[in-house]
Amino acid sequence: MVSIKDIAAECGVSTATVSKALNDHDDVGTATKERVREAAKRLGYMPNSLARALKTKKSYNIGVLMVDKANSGLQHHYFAAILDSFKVEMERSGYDLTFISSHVGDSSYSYYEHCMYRNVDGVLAACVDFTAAEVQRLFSSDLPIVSIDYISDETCAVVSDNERGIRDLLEYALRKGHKRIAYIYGDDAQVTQARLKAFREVMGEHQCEVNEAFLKPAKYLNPTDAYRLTLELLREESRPTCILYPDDICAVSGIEAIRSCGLTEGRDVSVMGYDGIPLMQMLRPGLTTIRQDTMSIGRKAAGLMLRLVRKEEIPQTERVQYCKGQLLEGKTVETPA
Amino acid sequence: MVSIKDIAAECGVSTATVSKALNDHDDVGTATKERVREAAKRLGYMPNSLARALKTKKSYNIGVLMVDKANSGLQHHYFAAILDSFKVEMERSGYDLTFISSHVGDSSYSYYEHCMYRNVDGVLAACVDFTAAEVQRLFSSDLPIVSIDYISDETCAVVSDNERGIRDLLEYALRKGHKRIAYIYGDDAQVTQARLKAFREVMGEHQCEVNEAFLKPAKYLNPTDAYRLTLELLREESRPTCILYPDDICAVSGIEAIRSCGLTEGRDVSVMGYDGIPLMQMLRPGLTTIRQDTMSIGRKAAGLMLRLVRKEEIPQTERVQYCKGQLLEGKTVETPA
DNA sequence: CAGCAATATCTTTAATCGAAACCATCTAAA
DNA sequence: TTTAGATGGTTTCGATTAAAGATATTGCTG
Repeated sequence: MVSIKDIAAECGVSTATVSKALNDHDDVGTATKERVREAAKRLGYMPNSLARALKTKKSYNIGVLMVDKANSGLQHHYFAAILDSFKVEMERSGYDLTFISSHVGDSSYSYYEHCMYRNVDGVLAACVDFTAAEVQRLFSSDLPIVSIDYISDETCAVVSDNERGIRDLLEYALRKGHKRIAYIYGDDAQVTQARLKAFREVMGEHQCEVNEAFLKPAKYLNPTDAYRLTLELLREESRPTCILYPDDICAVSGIEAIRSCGLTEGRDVSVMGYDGIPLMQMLRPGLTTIRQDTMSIGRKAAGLMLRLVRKEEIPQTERVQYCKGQLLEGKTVETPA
Repeated sequence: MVSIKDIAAECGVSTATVSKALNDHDDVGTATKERVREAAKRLGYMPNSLARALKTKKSYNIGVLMVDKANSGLQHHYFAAILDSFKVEMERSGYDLTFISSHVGDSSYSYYEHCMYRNVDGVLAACVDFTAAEVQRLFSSDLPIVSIDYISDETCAVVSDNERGIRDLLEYALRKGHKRIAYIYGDDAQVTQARLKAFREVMGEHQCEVNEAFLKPAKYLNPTDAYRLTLELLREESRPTCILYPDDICAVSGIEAIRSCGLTEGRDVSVMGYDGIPLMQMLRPGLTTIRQDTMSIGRKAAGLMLRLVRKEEIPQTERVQYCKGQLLEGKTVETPA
């Protein structure tokens, strides 16, 4: 590979001058700059990010922490879409993305150690167990960190506006005349808490009593749970007229459970999902759900990350940014009988 | 950050000895090794991958090329799943994954240049336009490259066995008694070609004439196309009794099109998908499709990659590896009337 | 068994990777 | 003479490694 040394030799100047010329420092003559750049192009010079990063302490590399229990963070459409959007924005500014795991070969490194090892300039954390000690340790480091859907004092965060999402869904159902609304909810900490809180609030505001038996803990993206719990709900003497699911996948599974009882989703039991994954829009009846704005979540995360790596001071009020979702009105919510 | 220098000072030996001790060279005394390792642990030493890579020319970093036209390679479940599996295997051997794009900040680098810049040891190429000049240029470099679902002289490849998949699906449909089978196919080069070839072969073997009007070019993962083309097929005077789609998403969309004509999938028109994405198993009627073995595709790709980066000679016969899919028998194929 | 070379074992010195930064130097214009 | 502008020398980042050096151990001879 051709290095600045070769260019220096070619142009009869020192490596220092070449370096400065290529980095457009103003203490190099215009003619020399031109000569150096021409030679660089002619010889097919490519900078070596390793050497540069070693010297400057800036790798232009962002770590991505995205590991769920099943090692399949990427397979969740929601997070994959966010990552895609984040990636595009970061690349635009010269940053590349490297996955962070908790081992490097045989030796098991902590996430933090892995970040130090790879000299990442910052970390995007999404779809991981935020309560894990290892993750917390990473957060308490002074690495720039942007977390998705998780708020903490130590990180900047971009959060899908779950209160608002639940509010939109619920008010929609209430307007349709539903009162006995069940909620099968997910299993993480903050997102679920925000949604549950909003659920109780909205119900309260509309003088609807929350039947505690209608609140069922489940897991995200686990259709089996959703199926089972739906059946449980339908067995209640005074069964709910509307069921809210933690995500679209669960909602689809819920619909199957409803049909398995000889009932029809919408007409007999209304169904609401969450996420707005593309496939759902194709199904008839279209699922009523909230489309989370993955594009702008990723974009905002990138915006925050860039400010962090540039050591900008970020005012407290901007350290947590919310992204509103959009109510997708499908056909799975109808006026109850 | 603590470096080998600090450890050297702490232990009263040279940095060379520290380096060797940590790398378990056999020209360092056992006692010294022990002392150095203890100090390293105590001081919280972490090697610096940049420095190491700069010197050794091995970054333990693999580039991932996965960029479709919409910048959304990650959002295709099939490729995301392969990447996940590949990632796990590579990390097990100490390799990290970095995305490769065609620019670094403002300057637009070619994929190859980006790889040089980041000093990746190899590249996994999946879900890109393999015919693009830029991709071909990368392939003709002497970087180790493993491509997914694309065979070329220059790369090792792992390929989902499309001939076999189509054969399994088609023979299944033929056994059920279908003769007028339509095929809405995808838009890439090799995969589609393999599938079309297999389609014609199998039909030929069973003395079924291929109605050219039943072969419709579409795009992968494009439900709109699939919907439209399905309607076209259903309008034929002698309409197909069974339609094969390029992927599950298209198949679902096709089902909707069938229903929109007042027909029922399975009973009136049988439907077959391809991919076996998890969501499909939850829908009733379950989609008859081929589940592609993403887990072992990723694993095999990692296996090849590791051999390549270790400069092992790979015999011609092993440079292309096939992964068999599995027929998932759903309820969308029934005996035609 | 002393004496000394040969060998084995362990450690250090120093160069190197490619780029950047600090500091020094030199030239030409003011 | 001063000063700004242009350029070069050298060190540095953190690690690896070849080669050289130091020390200890062994073998052999008379």
